[in-house]
Amino acid sequence: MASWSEHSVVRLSVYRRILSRLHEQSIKQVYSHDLARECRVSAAMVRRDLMGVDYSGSAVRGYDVSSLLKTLNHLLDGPRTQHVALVGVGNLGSAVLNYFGGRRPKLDIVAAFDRDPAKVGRMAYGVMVHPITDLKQVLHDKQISLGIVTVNGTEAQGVVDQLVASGVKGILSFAGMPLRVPPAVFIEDFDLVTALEKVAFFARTHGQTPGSQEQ
Amino acid sequence: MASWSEHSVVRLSVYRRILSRLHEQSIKQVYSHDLARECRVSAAMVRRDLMGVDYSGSAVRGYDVSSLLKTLNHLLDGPRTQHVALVGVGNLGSAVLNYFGGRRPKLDIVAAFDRDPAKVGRMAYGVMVHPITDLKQVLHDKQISLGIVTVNGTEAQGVVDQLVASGVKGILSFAGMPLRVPPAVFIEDFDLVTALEKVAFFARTHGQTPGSQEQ
DNA sequence: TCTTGTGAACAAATTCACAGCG
DNA sequence: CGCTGTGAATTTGTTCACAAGA
Repeated sequence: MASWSEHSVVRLSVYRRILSRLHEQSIKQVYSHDLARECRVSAAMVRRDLMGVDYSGSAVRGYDVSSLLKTLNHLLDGPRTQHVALVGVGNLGSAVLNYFGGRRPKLDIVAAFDRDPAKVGRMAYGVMVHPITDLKQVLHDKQISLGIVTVNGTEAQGVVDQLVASGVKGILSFAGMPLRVPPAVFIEDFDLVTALEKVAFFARTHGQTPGSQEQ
Repeated sequence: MASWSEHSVVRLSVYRRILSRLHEQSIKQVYSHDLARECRVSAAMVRRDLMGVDYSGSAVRGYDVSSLLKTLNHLLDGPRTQHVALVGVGNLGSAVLNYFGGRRPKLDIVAAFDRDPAKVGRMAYGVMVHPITDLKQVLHDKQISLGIVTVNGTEAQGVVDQLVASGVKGILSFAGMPLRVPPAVFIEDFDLVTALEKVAFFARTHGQTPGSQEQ
């Protein structure tokens, strides 16, 4: 119930991954502090996150792995598979296609795009590469609602504009710069350079993170 | 002064990138709301972030691009180049090497590691690939203080343990799971699957982010 | 009339601490 | 006991709103 914060959704995704592993190991139940230990958050945080989910643990046995997993699957996956397009089949784009393939059944990368004629018309890691000029058509045909942008800087804004114009509702961008989208579209930026700069900064100045110690 | 939050350091890194671009375009000064517009943050946030930096703008001309840039460079880069090792020269590792090369002069990826004998002994995007058994030696010889982990799940914890044992102070991890490090080591996790799940979730449930509208 | 810089207000995220329960 | 669930307190992060300057 209520409304989810970005942070809590990310953590729920992490809990789910851990629960999957426990499930594979035939572990039947888990305490909040077990989950906490696995993912560098506090036990209270875990319980708080799970509060909002339509699920209750037992004070004596903790949380039941398989039913909690089912609840999180329901929440995070939503009712039906969401189709994803990836734009920019360069080095990074290929890595994403390869890495992602089949990892989440309800998130399916169903088309890739590139402007390099040498790349279009082939399959890349199981996904057809289309010319970027077909973007709108293919997105419509395949009912794609999410985009991954792995083109560089200057081209990225144009790509995002096209994605938005084609009805995409969420974008994961690896362009090294913030991109402009209308407020109804969710965008998440990840930039390698910024991420490494952050690590470098805190490695240098602390050796003790602002927020990195738990138990 | 004071102590920096992770969020503010990330934003400062973004400001720096924007300032670099402005500098290249020979734009001499910039107002807080200009920076804000470029990166989906409020103008007050920009001013607040810059408050803590040893720099003052002018109420009439705003911020001087080149001197602010210099200040941010000083803060974010630190006194000397930090050396980085990358572990896992697979698809994603290669993409990182290729993408990163030379982008930040003060952050230098000086060695790569892989356990596949077919990969070691070659250069990958300008970086020598060493056998993972040489990790400790090479890290010591090259005075490496940062690590990027691009190996998968199960191997990742072992790699991180070795990095930590070899004196690394900061890690950027792409392993799909949280990893255990001592509190003196800063670790940043990025997981593609979680990132896309987050985008998918908010694309589905809102169309309006919890915290995505500014001006 | 524009800014910047900033105290004060506010909001969000996290932890504390404990009731309640088997 | 040791656990969950949760109000209350706290800490962290962001915006408001305005004084002061040119």
